[in-house]
This record gives sequence, structure tokens and C-alpha cells, in this order.
Amino acid sequence: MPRLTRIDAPLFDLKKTLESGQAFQWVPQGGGYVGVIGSKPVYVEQEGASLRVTRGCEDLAVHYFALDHPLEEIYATFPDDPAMRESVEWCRGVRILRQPEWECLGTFITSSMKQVKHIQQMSHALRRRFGEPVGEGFHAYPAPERLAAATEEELRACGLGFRARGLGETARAVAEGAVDLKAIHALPDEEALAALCRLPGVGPKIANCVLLFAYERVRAFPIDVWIERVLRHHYFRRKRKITPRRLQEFAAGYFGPYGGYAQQYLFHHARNLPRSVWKTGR
DNA sequence: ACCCAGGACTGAT
DNA sequence: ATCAGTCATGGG
Repeated sequence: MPRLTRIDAPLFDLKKTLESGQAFQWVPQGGGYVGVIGSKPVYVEQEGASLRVTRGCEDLAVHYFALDHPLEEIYATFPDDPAMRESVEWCRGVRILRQPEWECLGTFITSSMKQVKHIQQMSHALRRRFGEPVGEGFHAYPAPERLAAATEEELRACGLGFRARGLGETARAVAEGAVDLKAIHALPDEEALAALCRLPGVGPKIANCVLLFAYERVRAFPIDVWIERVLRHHYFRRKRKITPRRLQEFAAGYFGPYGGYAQQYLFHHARNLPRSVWKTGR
């Protein structure tokens, strides 16, 4: 274990943040977590209102864990309703990470119709198989050039199934320069969403995840099966015919300028409720 | 053995 | 514009 440095991390919940289904690489170890930020192997653990991280990775950690996000101010913008209050109470301290663009895009392309546990497995398989070693047995997320050069069979061997084509083709588009992931930062939300949706294997849900988790578009509101359940259950209990399009419009207007944060809290809270909650009502 | 998962895409109404 | 069918895989 490398030497650790303490950094301030008020109003932060490391465990819930890393287990809330936005990043899929972190492995519990020795009371903390191990993973890779950029190209550095990192160990991080929480101790009260501070973090202890691998020496030399302090700045990386502050940026990656978004310790500068004003959480209390963000909570104050949330709508005041029972579902939102319960989610904030349970998820207090969860932060929306700043992940590298390609790493986030790639992993979410593989997320389609997969449970969080499976996404973690595929992500680790891809790193081990194609990622650059960064020391201590860790691997960076494989560069687009590397995945572009892989055959679809090799990608499928990592458990990707039908997602292999999307990941390979999108890797190719990025590697060839047909898409500039950095340039998307300069686009307004709608155009950035459209740009991502043009990539193979990327639709509205995955594009919104990437906008939220890599482009700091804290208003982006990805709607997956869980969030759809939450929205229908809490906000459209009696209405039967609500189209996905209508749900998306409601979310954009109702949850405000930090809708993405609200979404993440609703998502993580709902996923940790007992199954029996969802059996009745619906 | 079944069920479902942080969906996208295609082709038919 | 909606809608069903299809696409693979593995953990509960």
C-alpha cells in the first residue's frame, strides 16, 4: 500500500458515490477502493469528512470526485416532494463524477441491457485484455485506437455480446477523427446530445449518461428502466398512457438545473429499496 | 429453469 | 409518431 495523503472532503460519501452505477471500475479493498484515474493507479478511503488517497493523486482525486460541486446549493434546487426528500436523505454526499470522455462513453456503450455487476465485469475484462498497464497490476481503459484495432470476436470474448459492434465502430469513429470528443464540450446541451447519438450503439439514454458523467452537464437526465419506474410510480401514479417522450419532457422541466443530480439520487435510492416496494402499486 | 438488466436499432403500422 | 421483435450474456 503506497503512502496516503489526506484531503478535505466535506459532504461526500465515497462508498455510495462509487456504487451508484456511474463508474464501473472501482473495487473494494482494505476499507477503501482501488482503481485508475487517468493513467494512475489510485487507492482511496474515507475517514470522516476527509479522504486518504495515494500520494501524488490529490489533485486528480479532487477533480475526479467533483469535491468542488456545491452539494447543499444543489439540494436546494431540487423539487420539494416525498420521493426527492427520501432520496436526498439516503444519498446525501453522493457526487456526480468527472470521468474521462472516452472511458465513460465506452463503458456506457457496453451497459445496454446489462446489470451493474455485468458492466463491471466487462469493463475489467476490457482493461485487462486491451488496456495499457499502469503498474501494480492495474490497466487504463483501452484507448479508442486499441479497441478500433480489435476484432469483434475479441471484444465478444470480453462478454460484450451484441454490444461489441457498437463499441468497435464507435472506437473506430473516434480513432479516425470522425468524431472529436473534446470538441463536444463546446456544444450546447441539445447539440452535444445529438452528436453523441450519431455514434453507433449510442441512443438518448447512453448519450445522457455520458453528458452527465463525463461532460459535467448536470442537467442531463438519462431515463433507464429504473428511473422510468420511479417517475411512473411517484409522479404519474394514475396516468396510464405516458410516452417516453413525455416523461423526458416532464423531467427536464420538473427537476430543475441540477436534474442530473436529482436523477442519480432517485436512481441509487430506488435501486437499494427492497424488491417488495416495486411489486405493489406500480 | 426462469427473469431481468442504467437500450439501440430495424422494419412495419 | 408509436410499436413489437431482435440482439447476447450472466447474476439472482
